[in-house]
Amino acid sequence: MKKTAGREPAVSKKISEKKEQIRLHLKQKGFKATRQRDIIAGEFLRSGEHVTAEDLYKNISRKHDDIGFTTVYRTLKLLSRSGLATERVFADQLTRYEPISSESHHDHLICLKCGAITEFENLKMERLQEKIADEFGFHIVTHKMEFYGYCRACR
Amino acid sequence: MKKTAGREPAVSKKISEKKEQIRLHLKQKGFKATRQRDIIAGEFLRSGEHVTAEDLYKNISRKHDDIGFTTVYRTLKLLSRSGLATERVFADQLTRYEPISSESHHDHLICLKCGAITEFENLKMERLQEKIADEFGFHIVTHKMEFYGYCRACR
DNA sequence: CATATTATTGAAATTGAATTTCATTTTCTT
DNA sequence: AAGAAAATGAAATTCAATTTCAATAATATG
Repeated sequence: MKKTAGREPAVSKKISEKKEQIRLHLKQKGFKATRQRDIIAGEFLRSGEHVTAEDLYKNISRKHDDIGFTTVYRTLKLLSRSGLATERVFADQLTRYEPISSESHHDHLICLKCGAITEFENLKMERLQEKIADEFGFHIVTHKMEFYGYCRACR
Repeated sequence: MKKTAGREPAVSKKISEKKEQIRLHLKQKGFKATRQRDIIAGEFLRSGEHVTAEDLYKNISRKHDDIGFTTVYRTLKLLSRSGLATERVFADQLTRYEPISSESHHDHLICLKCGAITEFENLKMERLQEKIADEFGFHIVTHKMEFYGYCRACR
């Protein structure tokens, strides 16, 4: 699952850039820059997407046993409230977090066997959604669309 | 919100029919027919859709203070497991139940202001979903689609 | 640069919905 | 009507999410 431990300049650069971005964003909003938030933000960006607070806490506490669950949890909440992360809840009822990217809203394919979460976006779908909502005089603010089933590997 | 208290022969008939249907279904599956299950099933069918176990319990306990929350909860679970009801979880994280109708799967429009839940189904949407899933080699078992926003009355 | 102010931290406590336990009661079978 | 099996309901438990609070750390200010 994990890549080899060699250098990954492009990826690392991206992460440190994003990390800096987060730091600035938070600063700007009047929050304090702390060692913990730095580590948590970094690890969050590095982690696969769709991590739970618990997941992230476990990852982090391996290297940093002085960072508590509460702080990880609160930092994820903080990032979410600040518009830098998104909370999502799938069928297992756990709250998962995902860094906000510049990309537009996306939806999810969730494998019932291996649990893999694949993202997709589809313009036609967006248009159709708007059209349907219009028919009901409904103004969509956000939506949730998830497909549960079996991925290519598992079916 | 509530209709006048007059006779509603058509609706009542439907409910007692469905109630009988449920009773038979359960019987057939080897469950026992009890006074409580009768009352709960009847009230469940009568209740607006998308009730929580708590909602239903409150309704029922007004008239039947000997029926406990646990039994309401277990009956809803039982109906769900038996394919006579569906569980759904929306953004508020509460589990809601809905009687199964013969109609096909439907999706939901949820008003962020008044909380109204409107159902819809759309064939084009279903087809598009299949098409998208196919592109990923994904086999859809079930899906979830919810629009959050403002209904005609609230916007 | 010392210190006051204010936010953050982390352990532990709390919450609240969901679920389970268990002694008692009810239903169904024979 | 008696026994076996299932259902009931109050209370207990679970578990993720959230809050509390005393201690600590970061920033602002003199």
